[in-house]
Amino acid sequence: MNIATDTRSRIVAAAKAGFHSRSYANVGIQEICETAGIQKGSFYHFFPSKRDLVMAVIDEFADDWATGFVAEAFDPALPPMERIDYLIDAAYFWQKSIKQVHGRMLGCIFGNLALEVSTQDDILRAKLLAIFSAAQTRFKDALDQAVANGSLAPLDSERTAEAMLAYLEGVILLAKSQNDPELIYRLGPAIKTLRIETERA
Amino acid sequence: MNIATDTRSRIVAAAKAGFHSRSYANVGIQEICETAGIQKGSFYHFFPSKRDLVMAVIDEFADDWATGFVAEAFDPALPPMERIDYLIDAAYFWQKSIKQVHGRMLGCIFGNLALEVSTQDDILRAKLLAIFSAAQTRFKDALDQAVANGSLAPLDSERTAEAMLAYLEGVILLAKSQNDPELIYRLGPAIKTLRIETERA
DNA sequence: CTTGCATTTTACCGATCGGTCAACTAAGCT
DNA sequence: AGCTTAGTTGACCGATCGGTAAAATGCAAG
Repeated sequence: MNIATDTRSRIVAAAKAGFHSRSYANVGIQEICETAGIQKGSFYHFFPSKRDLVMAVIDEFADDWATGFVAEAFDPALPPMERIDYLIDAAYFWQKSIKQVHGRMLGCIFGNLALEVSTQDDILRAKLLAIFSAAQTRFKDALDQAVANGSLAPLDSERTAEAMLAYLEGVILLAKSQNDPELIYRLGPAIKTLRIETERA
Repeated sequence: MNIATDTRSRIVAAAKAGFHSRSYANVGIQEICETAGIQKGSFYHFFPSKRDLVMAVIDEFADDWATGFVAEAFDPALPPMERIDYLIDAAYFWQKSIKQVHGRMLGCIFGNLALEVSTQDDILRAKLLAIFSAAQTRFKDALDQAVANGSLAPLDSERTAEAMLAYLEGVILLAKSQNDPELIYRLGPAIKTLRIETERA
């Protein structure tokens, strides 16, 4: 790994921490540069604008998410409905560990950014939407397989998956506003009670 | 109504629109003053700080909420579970009308602010928490009454109410990130499928 | 040894940030 | 009339914002 890449990744790492723990607007380039131990001019060598930085930050978080605990949670070897339990558990433990380290529950970076920027920047909004859409697909696949193997009564898997994603984001929102990851533990499992029936023609 | 009160209320009105349509950090005092048609010094005659302004803004939104469509939705004359349907409808029509006027779905100001500020200001967080708590109580009362009149199987009404609030916030979050109030229409009714059973001793 | 390119440093830009201050106006009370 | 006080104005504060440009550095291939 060459030096250039290292500087760039230190910038992104600093921005990930900053944007997650506060917000996009509240963390300036200068602060990111200080955290990363570089000069501002060096930042603009790698990123044409702050917006391009947050794009990279979203990409990295999405990558962490897709290859980390979510990949484990949605392990095809697990029974489909257990994957959903597993995902809730993972969200709970993740937020809990963040709070232990950081003193705060930081919530879901995608939800945080979505509410902050989606009225102001359609391209960012679209990027976040794609991530939500991918998450929804994970839920849908699990639901479809559960229906297929008879462990779940038939339903509108597309919409139920969307509802489950909404519920997860809502639970994390509420937990963040209580600064208490235990709320995820208490409310999370109810995600499986959500059902949207197939529309009758 | 004297002139002073009018200036103050114009400030708050400008701030409500600004904070709702963009965010707390992205709307400056100067812009609010321009919108309200006053000078900055005049602003600081009424509010010691921007934080005090957002407090007043939250109070006014909470008031609108408590005396407006939410009061109608949770009309005790309605069958309890219908109140929940009514609230979802109200949220849908409200967001839809905002989009028609403004071109954007702005979402729930309390959810927006909660995610933006709750890691940075515990007093604001507590204020928002109190609003969520009041909303939760509305749900809980409806659930308790539905259980009492036999239209709903017994459950943990406290937690189910919390889950319903989380779901509502999550649905609005997702709808905002799609800039599409129809998502509330599609997913909202599933709120009644949420159930958290009473803990067995 | 030199040329060339990527990287980094330093200094700087205009604009805006939240907030302060003193001067001024206007209305109400005595 | 005189005094007080709420309201208002406009100029100003230091700090920070996102972003720019040019010079300096390091490194690698020819």
